Amino acid sequence: MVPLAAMSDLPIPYLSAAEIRRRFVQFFVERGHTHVPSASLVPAGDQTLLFTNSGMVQFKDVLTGREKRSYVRAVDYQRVLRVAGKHNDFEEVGRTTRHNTFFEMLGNWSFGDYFKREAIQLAWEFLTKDLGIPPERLAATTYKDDEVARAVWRDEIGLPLERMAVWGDVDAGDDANFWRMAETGPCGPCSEIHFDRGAQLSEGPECIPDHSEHCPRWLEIWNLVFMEYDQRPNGERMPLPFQSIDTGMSLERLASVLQQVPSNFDTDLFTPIHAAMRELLGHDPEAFEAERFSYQVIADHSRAVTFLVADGVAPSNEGRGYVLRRILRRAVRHGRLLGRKQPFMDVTAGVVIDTMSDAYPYLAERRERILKVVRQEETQFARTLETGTGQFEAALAPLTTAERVIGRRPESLAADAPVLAGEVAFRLHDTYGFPVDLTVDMAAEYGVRVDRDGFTAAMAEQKARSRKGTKADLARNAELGDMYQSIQRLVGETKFVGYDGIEAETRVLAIVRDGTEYQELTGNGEAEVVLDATPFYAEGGGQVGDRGELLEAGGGSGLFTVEDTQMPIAGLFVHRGKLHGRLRVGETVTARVDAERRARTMRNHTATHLLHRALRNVVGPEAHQAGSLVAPDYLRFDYPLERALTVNERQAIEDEVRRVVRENRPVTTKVQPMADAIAAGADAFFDEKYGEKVRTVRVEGYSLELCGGTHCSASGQIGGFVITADRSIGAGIRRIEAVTGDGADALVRARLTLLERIADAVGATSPDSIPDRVASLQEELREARHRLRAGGTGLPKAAEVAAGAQEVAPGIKFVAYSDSFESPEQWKGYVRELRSALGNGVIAVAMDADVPQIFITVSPELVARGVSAGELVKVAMNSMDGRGGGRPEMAQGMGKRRDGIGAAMAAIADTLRTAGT
RNA sequence: GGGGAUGUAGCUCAGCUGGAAGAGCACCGCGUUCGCAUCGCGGGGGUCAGGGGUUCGAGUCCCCUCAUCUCCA
Repeated sequence: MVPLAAMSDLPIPYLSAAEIRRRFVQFFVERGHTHVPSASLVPAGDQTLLFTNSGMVQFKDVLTGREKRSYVRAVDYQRVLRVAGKHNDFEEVGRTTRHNTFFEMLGNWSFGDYFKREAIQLAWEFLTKDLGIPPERLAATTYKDDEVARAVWRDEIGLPLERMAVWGDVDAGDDANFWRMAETGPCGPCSEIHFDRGAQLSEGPECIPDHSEHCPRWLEIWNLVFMEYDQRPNGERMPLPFQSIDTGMSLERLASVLQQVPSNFDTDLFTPIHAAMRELLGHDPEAFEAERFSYQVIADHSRAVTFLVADGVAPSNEGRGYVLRRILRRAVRHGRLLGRKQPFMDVTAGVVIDTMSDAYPYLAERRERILKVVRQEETQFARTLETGTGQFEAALAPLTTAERVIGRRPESLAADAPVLAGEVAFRLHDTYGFPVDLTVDMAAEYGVRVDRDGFTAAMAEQKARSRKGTKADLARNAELGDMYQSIQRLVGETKFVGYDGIEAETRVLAIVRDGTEYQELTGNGEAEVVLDATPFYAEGGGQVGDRGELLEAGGGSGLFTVEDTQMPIAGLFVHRGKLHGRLRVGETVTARVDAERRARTMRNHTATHLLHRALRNVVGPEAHQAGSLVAPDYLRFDYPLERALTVNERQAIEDEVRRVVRENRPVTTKVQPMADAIAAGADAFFDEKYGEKVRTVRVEGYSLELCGGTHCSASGQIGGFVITADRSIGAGIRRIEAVTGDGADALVRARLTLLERIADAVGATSPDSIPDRVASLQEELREARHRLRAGGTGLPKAAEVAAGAQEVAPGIKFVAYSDSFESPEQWKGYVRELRSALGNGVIAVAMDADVPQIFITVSPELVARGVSAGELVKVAMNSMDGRGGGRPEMAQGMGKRRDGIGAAMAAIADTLRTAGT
């Protein structure tokens, strides 16, 4: 080893992060690599992955050989997000200095081109020559038996043995230095390059790169993966048909080395964010150091939030949106710890946009939207905290009456302080989203301790409950995934022949039922079928999967009803549905798509493209596609917009689409290189894979989009187009729904019929006169209600009726009254009037209608003497053949015999008479 | 995917153990005032999220659906 004194004499030239990024790309481009743009944090076409968490995500299919690109060498800086995983518990971010949720991965790639030797040499050259890092401060690791890589380091680079380490033994369960994409598939050993930050930082006598990643002396900066094996399901590792290089180097770490600062958080990628925050808080550098943890959390999370929103993720309570929400809220929480109660995330997000826009121009383009979403979510969280505070205070009330002492810390509480139950703290967190640490802090200010253990226990219970609900599903999905993988390995890609026709003679390649493959299957029931070639479109690009039939070869009798077509893994079409008959692997069948359904779907798909174009023409280019559904009966189109469409805009969009339909423009498709498609002006909104061939759909002279779906051959086939809804589906995202063709016709007809029925019902002579007619009816109704309320209903004065009460027993006055009241309201209202007019006594009022009812009240004095309205109703119901009940003061009953009212009243009087004596 | 909470007037919310739907703000009218603010009086506005059920009777109890909030996966 070079002695420490000598080491600090070896200068490292300072480079800004932007410069490092630029030099990295340039270095590899000069050496024959194609610069590939950073892919979205939301992986395209991969449901198994929440976020792009490594550089290889966008090259997955290239590495397995499924996808071919025009280049065999690539270089990129890939934005990645890691919110979970072995090194990165989200809650720990900011506490340690080497990990971030969001970071940039510098990578160079070889797909079947150069391998270990060149990869190592290129890396070494870049680090030592181009960046000027002294070779004496670098060390390398290799996999246990990778003698090839070890020899390159030792003999060609000339690395001294004491700065080489050998780790990993995948078969013994130690997968260090061995990289796998998944349980099966491409894999291989790696070689890591570590930077020596100085012997004075060493935690032990061992001066080798630290496997555990804890020793502050060694910092892993670059991982070179040599992909050379194919891991088979049976445990065998076979050589791959071609070998690849996949390297990853954290820009943040490299910057910390070149800027000679103690951690990622001290590089120029973070310091501007710290500075902005310090300014908001009025902190000097000392205060910053004291609060470093919170500052780091805020800076890290501001970056993650900014990029996530820029990539189209919206805060929500599930999936990706939920992760975004948690990240943002954790940052806000740390802002409050620093004493910042007002919103601040839009400021820090603004700084991120400013500092990163050179490398990621789309950040600047989406600036307004990013800041708006951040602001909105921050105020939403403020609301959550507010309702949570109310709940918190209610929970605290029974525990203490102590005055609040602002700033009292949980540590300084007396041993006998009252304790808030863990379940209560959990309920605040679970139901009202009130963070526990906030509960703990606030409780401390009131002199109350929180039972943290109880909280943790309740949380564990909730986790167990959740897992139980999903475990089976997840396990099943994983199993199915493996099964489809192995089927595909055997049968290869399904040939899709559905663009040109809807029927094909083809061969059955696999049959699956309940996750098991069969050579032959007989009888009725659910099953899945894989074909050699298929005219069935598999769900994708928003378009639903085709339905149809599999028939005996030559179009004979039906064997299998296809209810849905899916592509569970890229390139494998799976026909799901019901078997009726016998199906054998190897057998030839006729596959016939439901033509009518396909035609409807095609109309909706082409219409979706027209809608997209028209929407952007009318509203502006920012209203681009953010998701869509193309089904046979309707289409759905999501787009970002902060407001509802005006009536005029909506009509203008409809008009434009209908005009293009009438113009009957030809619709053509073309498979061409991505670059050509972009050059031709194709709208590419998703992070499409920058692969060689893409399919474009052109509506002549109107729109051009990347799309794999099935389309009409001319816009006129769409027939009709009606927008049925434009509504909000979340913060800043709206959804248009529309129908086309016969669906539009049916809608128009249904609406017209409805209008006629309404006209009929309200007595209007034509649909045109409905508004006038309804207005006059409402006026009549208003007047009628008025009259009703004003009285004048022909009922005798309550006081007079009350005056005629008979004293059926000593001290028991009884009023019986029967009438055909206009409404239940009038009936009950009259009872109320009688009650106040009579005072002490019993009142029975009958509603003399087809369904007769009786209402009885007994004054409290008589209730005390044992008279019960409930009992009286039961007596009355005997005469009316009905049922009833209630409380002693008040009861009602409903009968069947209208003519029994008189007898019922008499029976009540009798009962009172006997009761009173 | 699994829990918890909420859904009552345009807005913010009351509505106890089932017994004729309320308040404040906002809105309209009249009055007070030189005018404004204020205040007083009057008025309009509710499928009590939707659908089933229990009950003589449901905003209130039970079940289902939907939406929003929230936690977990």
